[in-house]
Amino acid sequence: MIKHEIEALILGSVRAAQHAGELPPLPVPEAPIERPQRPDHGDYASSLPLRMARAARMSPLEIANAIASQARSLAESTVVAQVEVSPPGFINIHLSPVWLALQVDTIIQEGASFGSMNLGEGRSLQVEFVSANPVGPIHIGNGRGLALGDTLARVLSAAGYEVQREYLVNDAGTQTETFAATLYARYQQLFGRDAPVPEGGYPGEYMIDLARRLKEERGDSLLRPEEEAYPQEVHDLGIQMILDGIRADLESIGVRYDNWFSERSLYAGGTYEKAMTVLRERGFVAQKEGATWFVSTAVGEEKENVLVRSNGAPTYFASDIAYHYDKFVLRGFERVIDVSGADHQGHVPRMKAAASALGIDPSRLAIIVYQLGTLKRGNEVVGLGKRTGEFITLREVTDEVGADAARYNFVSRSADSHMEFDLDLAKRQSAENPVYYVQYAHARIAGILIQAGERIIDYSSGDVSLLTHEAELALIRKMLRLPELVESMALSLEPHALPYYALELATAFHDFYEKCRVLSDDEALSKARLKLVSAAKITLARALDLMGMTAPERM
RNA sequence: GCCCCGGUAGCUCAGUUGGACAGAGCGGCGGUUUCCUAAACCGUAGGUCACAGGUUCGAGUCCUGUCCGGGGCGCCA
Repeated sequence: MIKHEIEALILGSVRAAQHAGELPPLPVPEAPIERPQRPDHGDYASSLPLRMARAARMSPLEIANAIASQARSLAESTVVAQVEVSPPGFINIHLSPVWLALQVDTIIQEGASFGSMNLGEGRSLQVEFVSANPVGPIHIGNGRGLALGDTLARVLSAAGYEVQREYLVNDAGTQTETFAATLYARYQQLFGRDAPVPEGGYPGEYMIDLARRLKEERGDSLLRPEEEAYPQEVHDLGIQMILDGIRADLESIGVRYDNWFSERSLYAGGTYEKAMTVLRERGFVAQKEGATWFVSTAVGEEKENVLVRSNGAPTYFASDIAYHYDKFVLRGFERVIDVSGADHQGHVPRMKAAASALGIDPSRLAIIVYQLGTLKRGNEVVGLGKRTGEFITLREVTDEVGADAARYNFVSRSADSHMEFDLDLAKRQSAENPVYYVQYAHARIAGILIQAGERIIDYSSGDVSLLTHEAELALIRKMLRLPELVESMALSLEPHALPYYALELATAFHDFYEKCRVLSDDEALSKARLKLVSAAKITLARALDLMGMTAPERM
């Protein structure tokens, strides 16, 4: 990656200057290079001189000159065109236009793998996201987690990790019991019984639909005497129906999991007992007030938390500890990323503490918490988070604005932002939407390539060194940023830069398209530009694919 | 009361581990089409970066406090 080469060049130049006695032998600060905002500041810039000035007891300009002159002699002139010093002490590096043009061939050669790298070195990594309780359809709040988790998985996979997407099915907790009780109440109502929806149950309409389906499929066979609780079958069938619905919801936004993990299996398979035993043996468990507690002060947690309730039922926390024991110890993932909504925020520190208590380095566990925000439709504003009777389902959104627009909008906000998703806006704007702007660039390119195919132009021999127009070089520069972006997203676990990048790439293409005609009488130039355009197509398609979006051939 | 997150253009949001004149999309205003898709392009207006201090060569970015909003706070998940 060119960025790393320039980084190495700057660091090498600092070292050379130190060897030559032009700079004192001080440690070099982090982050040697950055991307300047203004194009006339070059492709890369370094502010090291400014940051080293104090310790070196030299003026920033002196330092900059020392480093720059070393860089000029170290740099390959075919790659770096110019190294200049700019007050008050920046070093600006301009890449050679010829080198830039040649990268078009490289991109075409890499094809669909352009942007991939081996940062992860094939290490196993799991992304678990959404894992909504199987008590209702996927709602809009989950949609954000879906887009975030799936994009993260795609980015990390591109960065060289062996990625698995997992959905934890909470089929063992209190909530599914409440769900089953609600379902059974609705079911009984269909047979004329006066069975109220239980306290804290699920008042949504969909529960009545589920009950109807239950009646259609099983008749009255699930009815029990008035005073009795629901039969296990109601619980299991209900969850099964919900899960089928969830799978279909996920399909509507193009998310597919590699593994569906049953919480119940933690108990049936003995994992839960094993994890608790480990905690106990390591001295993190105590009995108090009739319950079993996780004593976490030893691993830096301030509060203690209940593992097993006084009624003998394990808490979600205990279950999650067993679950992570399974992930790290039994299944051996080197890294695990959990994506969850801000309503789980309080769960983060104690889960980290629990990992430590299990002897797992907590840095192997990343928990990404996204803020919930609101959804706006007309004048109605709905919270994205709360479990309420009335909510907007993911399906409503994907039906209205489409999977691509939904994903683009979800991914384009940082996880920390309290996003406002304006449904009407997303629909109304659809023609002027950035989503279509980006996809249109891809379709435009496809159109050009189709015409080239009809004219039977073979551009494989095109000479990319003919690409010297400023708009051509700007487009190439933008394409070369993709690998850097994948790398930084894989490190920061923040994929929201992707939509912005796709937009900039599309802008660079549209600008080129206006200024440079691809298919013209100049045959050599046409071939060169066909190469450029097909490289741009590769890059755009990759950017879209990383977001799980389609790259249409025509619009 | 304590903890987490946010407050940047009319709206929705970026701002690359402190760097050069604070950006984008949408919306507003004004233009561009005999020519590979006008779902495009060009121009223009719009800012006390919530507020007050502090740290330093330099702060939207780091620290302290205040205000406003969202979320959470030992036997829900």
